[in-house]
Amino acid sequence: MIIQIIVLYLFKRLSKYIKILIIKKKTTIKDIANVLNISPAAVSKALHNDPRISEKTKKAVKQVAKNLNYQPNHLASALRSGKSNLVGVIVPRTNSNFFSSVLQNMEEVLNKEGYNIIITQSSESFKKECNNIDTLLYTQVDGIIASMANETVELDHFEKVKSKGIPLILFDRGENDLNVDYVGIDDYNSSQIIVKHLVEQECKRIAHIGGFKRTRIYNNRIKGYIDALKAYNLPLDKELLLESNLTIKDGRAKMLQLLNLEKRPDAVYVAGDYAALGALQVMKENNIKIPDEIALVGFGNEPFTALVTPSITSIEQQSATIGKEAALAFLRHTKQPVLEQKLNKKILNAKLIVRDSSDKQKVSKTS
Amino acid sequence: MIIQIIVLYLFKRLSKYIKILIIKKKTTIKDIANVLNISPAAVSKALHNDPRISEKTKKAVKQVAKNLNYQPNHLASALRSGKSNLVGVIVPRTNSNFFSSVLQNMEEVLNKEGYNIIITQSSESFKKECNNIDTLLYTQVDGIIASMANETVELDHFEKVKSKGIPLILFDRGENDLNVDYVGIDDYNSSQIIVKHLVEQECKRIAHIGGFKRTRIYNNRIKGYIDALKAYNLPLDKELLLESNLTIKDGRAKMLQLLNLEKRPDAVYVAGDYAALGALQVMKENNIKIPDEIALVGFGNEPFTALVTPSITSIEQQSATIGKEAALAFLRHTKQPVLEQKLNKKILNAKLIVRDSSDKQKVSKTS
DNA sequence: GTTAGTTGCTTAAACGTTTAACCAACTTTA
DNA sequence: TAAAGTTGGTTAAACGTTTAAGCAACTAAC
Repeated sequence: MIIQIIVLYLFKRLSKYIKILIIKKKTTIKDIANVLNISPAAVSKALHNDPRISEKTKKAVKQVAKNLNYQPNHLASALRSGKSNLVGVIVPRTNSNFFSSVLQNMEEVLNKEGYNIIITQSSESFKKECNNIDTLLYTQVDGIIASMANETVELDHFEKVKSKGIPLILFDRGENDLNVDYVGIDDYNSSQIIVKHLVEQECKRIAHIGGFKRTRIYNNRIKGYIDALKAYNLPLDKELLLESNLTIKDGRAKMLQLLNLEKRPDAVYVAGDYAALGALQVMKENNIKIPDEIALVGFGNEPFTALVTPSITSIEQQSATIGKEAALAFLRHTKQPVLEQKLNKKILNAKLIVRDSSDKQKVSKTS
Repeated sequence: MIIQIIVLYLFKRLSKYIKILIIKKKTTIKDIANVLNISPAAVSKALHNDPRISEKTKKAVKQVAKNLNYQPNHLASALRSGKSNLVGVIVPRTNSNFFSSVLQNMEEVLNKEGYNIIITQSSESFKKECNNIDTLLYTQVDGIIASMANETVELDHFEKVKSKGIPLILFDRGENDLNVDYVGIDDYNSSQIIVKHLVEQECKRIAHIGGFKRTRIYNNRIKGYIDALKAYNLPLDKELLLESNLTIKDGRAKMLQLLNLEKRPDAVYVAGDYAALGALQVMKENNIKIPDEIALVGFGNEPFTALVTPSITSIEQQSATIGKEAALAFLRHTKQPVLEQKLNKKILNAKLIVRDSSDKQKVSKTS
């Protein structure tokens, strides 16, 4: 028993040294310096191609670094220099084609400039979004690029980022009250394009299953819808404008609600593809002819919109451009002195991808 | 001109101080110490609830920290303590429901233990995977949890992680040669379940559109398919076993190939849902009755499998469990001394979700 | 009334870099 | 030939923590 305790104790005391024996101790700048008999500072400079170091020394340093399998310690350099070369990104979720594509393009641009990205997901939860921000600040990121959770209304956590002087860029889901850079598509105009398209398909009663009014993008889509109706002299029927959380399930519920109306719509514009899919299912279950009886348009151009039958007309959100532009917006901040910074809101034009669910000509032609 | 230069120079020299004036300087442990007239060390201990600090001091420290809006500097603490509390995750892509769900569950478990995760995507590219590893090592993560890119055959970059003594856990896409912890489903057995199901549906010529043979999971699925055929005394027809990259496009191509055979199969088991969807499209375009003429089974249980018509039978991969178990595997490494570590391969049972594309009873009943 | 133990701190070094300031030795320039 | 400039480094401090070791003051034990 006592022996056991002693052994355990010894093990604990010695484990540090045991580890060192087993695991190759990480090589530092100092090790390289020792090998070459120069100062660590010279090594640091050599690795950063400082002009005050001779080519000969630089070559030697780099060779030794390679031989010793040297890996710079990011923590140390970031601590000292005050730059972590890390950009934090907050997305509501990753399992959407839109965000996934935004992330990929963002990463590409930032990697080229030596930045790496840390992705966190808020899962559409306000609380998680706050946590994410804390995590990122704690990790000392050089900037934060975010798309707000649906739940988010209060903005204190974003203000906190701003007040620390850390560049903040919003994309897709932004907020006008927050005075920061923003990249997104023109939601208002997208609605107008959709309504125009539906009018051209000779639809007269166009319904809109919209998102939450308090979220800017959905609000803009609603406004665009209303104004477009006016522009085409179509009456705005209150029972044709519904608010939804835009899940498949709620899309089904809201579509059922529309089908139960005395005067059914002859077109439905849904502010999200998943909800549009739900609506599509309900219409098929009720043997509604799409698009002749009711035309359907979604939003987001998720891949499945092209895959279901009938394929769903939808709005392409320019994910690639948004990702790149958001990254560039961040880079601008790093390159300009703080004082000269001016705000930059970039609004891109969306593109309507017309598919079977709203293309009466094509359907009548092919069938 | 000269004045301009002078002004610019002055601005450059002074910008540091200007910044300090504009941006609230970050409060450090030292600031708190100054306020309370105690040492920084005492503050650090108070914040970590060290028993050698009085409750009174602790309370005071925490109050001041709050007032000054203190945010601990992760870089400094990680550098000093040698622990970054960061776990790096590498996924082939994020826009799949499987990986997205794995990530979410992984994050949940790790957050509870004070770890945060950094997500990187390899986009199925070997080169990017290597870069990702470098980035993560550079960021000094405490561990790496990865799912290998399809392209990956060489394993040096993973060996590098191991040799640094950093815990490495693989999930879903693993490799037997690499002696590390692994979590995944039983691919071999999944194939057997699928073949059994198809045999029960009275299929006699079961084709398999498989993934790349060199990737372990796909190889296991192929083996399971072959062995299951034997078990049911079905002949193995070489022209019914195809190798694919499992994209929608290739799914279409391979299905066409199968349809052009003299003796068509009466069932197709596709090793990935996207390719299965491609196959489904081709079958519908050729007016094949599903499942009566040809039954279809996919793999992965992507959400769209339930949404298309007919809905596609598929294998549920237990993403939630895989995410949690991978996280737990990492945590075990951190809690046990290096020497006691034993390898841990966790193979989970998959579940077949039977849907219309292979359920002959149901279809004949309902139609 | 000495010894031992506990409480509640302080001191100082360390983690691995970066960087401002300095310096010796050599080269130009006038 | 003295002053000025260039080259190729070195020295030492700093970034914000953590932590081992130390120490004063008080308490308990014999």
